[in-house]
Amino acid sequence: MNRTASIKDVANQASVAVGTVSNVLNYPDRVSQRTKDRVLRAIDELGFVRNDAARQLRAGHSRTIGLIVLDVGNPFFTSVVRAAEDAAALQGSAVLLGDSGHDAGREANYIDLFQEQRVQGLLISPVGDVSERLDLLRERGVPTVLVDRQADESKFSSVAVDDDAGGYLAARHLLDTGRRRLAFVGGPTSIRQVADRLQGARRAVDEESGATLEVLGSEGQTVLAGRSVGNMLVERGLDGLPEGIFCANDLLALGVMQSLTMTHTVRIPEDVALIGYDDIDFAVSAVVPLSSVRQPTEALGRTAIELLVEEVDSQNATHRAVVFTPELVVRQSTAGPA
Amino acid sequence: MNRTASIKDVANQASVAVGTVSNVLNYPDRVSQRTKDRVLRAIDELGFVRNDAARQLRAGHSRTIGLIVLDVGNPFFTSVVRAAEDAAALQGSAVLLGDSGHDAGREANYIDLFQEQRVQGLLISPVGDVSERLDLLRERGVPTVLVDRQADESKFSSVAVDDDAGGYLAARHLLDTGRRRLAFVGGPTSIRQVADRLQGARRAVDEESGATLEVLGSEGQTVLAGRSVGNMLVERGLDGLPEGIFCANDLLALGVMQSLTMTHTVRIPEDVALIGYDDIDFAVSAVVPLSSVRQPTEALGRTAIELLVEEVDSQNATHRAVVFTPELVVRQSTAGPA
DNA sequence: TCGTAACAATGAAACGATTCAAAGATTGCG
DNA sequence: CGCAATCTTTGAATCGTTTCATTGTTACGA
Repeated sequence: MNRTASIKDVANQASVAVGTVSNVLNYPDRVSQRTKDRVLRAIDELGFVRNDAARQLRAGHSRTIGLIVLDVGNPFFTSVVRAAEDAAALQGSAVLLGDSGHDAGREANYIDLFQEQRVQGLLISPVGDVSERLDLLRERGVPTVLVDRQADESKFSSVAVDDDAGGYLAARHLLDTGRRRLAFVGGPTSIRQVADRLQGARRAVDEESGATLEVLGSEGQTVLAGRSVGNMLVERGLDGLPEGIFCANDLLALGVMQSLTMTHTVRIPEDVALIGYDDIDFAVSAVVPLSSVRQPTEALGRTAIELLVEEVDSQNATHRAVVFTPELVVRQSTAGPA
Repeated sequence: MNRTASIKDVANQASVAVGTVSNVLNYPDRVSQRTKDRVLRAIDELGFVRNDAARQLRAGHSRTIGLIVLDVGNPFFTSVVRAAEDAAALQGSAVLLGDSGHDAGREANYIDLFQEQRVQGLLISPVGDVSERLDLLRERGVPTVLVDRQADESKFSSVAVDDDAGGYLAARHLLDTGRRRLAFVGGPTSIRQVADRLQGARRAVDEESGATLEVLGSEGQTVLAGRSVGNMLVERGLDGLPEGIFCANDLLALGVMQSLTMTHTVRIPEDVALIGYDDIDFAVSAVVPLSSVRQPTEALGRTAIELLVEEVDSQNATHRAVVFTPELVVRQSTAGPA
């Protein structure tokens, strides 16, 4: 088992200096065609592959950006990740992905790991409050951008989506299509996104005289949680139902939809209008195509990278907080009453 | 902006030799308590973080394993990835993830990238045929394990699931519950998994006198593709329907289910039994809980890592091909006829 | 033919951690 | 007190690349 060839082996094989091989690799224009050919042939013969560790060591930093998300299973984050990867690739960096799973310990592990890797910077969707862990990063001078979380601009740059506005959009749409008695499904409200979306919805309802908003707590934002809320609603009978239901995310909405349609007594949207949040792929292909609120995930991921690059390039410590506005996607589940 | 502290800075601060600092980090027992305290304090004061690039350079290899999958969006792979990460973590390695998206070019990029990173080995679910790209890896001596693909044991180790057996299981179950006229939904058959599952199903049908198998091609394995197949079936009317439908994956099955149930004329499982493949999370929470064939994804991921570690440790070139058997998961969608 | 500019190639130094032979300190025992 | 055995600490060498000041070559106009 012969160890992998180094740049020195290539230099020997091609009878040139190591610096020349390096130039062939990094500044081909500086090298004459003749030598270049010889070197390239040697590289081929020896199956030489650059050692990235040595490059990094010399360069003092990697060509890597760390990204820590709360849950890779969540389509919202999957989409942000994809966009960030593409944006990073465009400017020659790769993304290292970490999944904290809402766990502060795992988050801390990834922060340490990424620091050892000397990432150029960090994108992070932090667990809980923006804490001392992050302040430490600031002190260390690790450029950091918060994702899906607004931050004090004096401390960090951030990209986020206005969940209050999203909640308002959803409720406003239900009101605009003539529904008055509304319900919000989601919980626990200790999750910021849930709280903000509810707050926005409440704002819209308060604007409209005669409109009411009932809050139906759920245990998490899953299809099953939605189903149990839906079953509870079915038991009320047709008269007890709200006219419009806004769910804190699409999974909940799909669950509610299943419960309601399974009985074949409640019709969507004729009896009840239903709207979700996130516009996941399954929303289009639900039994009744689901209206939703789309978050500009691609823009989020791309902008996060851009802000990070800004921080890396300019040393001055001015940060920017970018807030995106979500977008209403109307489908059959909230079509006007027949 | 003061650059990050190195082990030398720590040594100065603590008035010891660099070797001592290294020992504190790697062999704490070799160092006296007094010095250890001093060094640790210095590390803390300077905010020292190990430079992984330098470690790797010295060590000659990383503590990283490369994993290239065909599609991270696919729950099957997500699950394999998770299991592999856990197994790798247990023995002190991290997993670098690459998504080829069924594209040979991207696959090649990741292979190169991972070689530059000097990964300990590679787990790969290869695009198309096991090709010269992989032979090159063998020549270079990069330990490699194929995932979800059986391979010539003289060349590679591999872990796979027996898709033929899975197809057999599904069809056998439909037959066992009294269905005779069966249909297979999936395509194109150029995808090995699809072809194997179909072949297994055919085998079961051939065993049973009087049973028939109709093949309904689909364009891909998505919910929408399933919906269009479903719509086509609905148009045939109740009498024209098969008694049991086996879909090449759960997404297809969910699409078919939606088309059939939307009309409220076809009942599942009374009129038609429906079974999918993969047992994704959505299968449980479908309108009618979906029977499926579960693949032992955790075992796949874990075993892949184990085989890789075997290859890394023992230099001898004996490979192993492990094939797992899938498992039937019966739910309401194939309950016995009323 | 000479001088000089432009171009090519050279190779030692540096990056930061780990290793290991060797030196130094400490302990216990006769 | 002297010696050996054990425990600590030292620091130079090493990994593979990139950088850059320096040297060597070539080409061209005067």
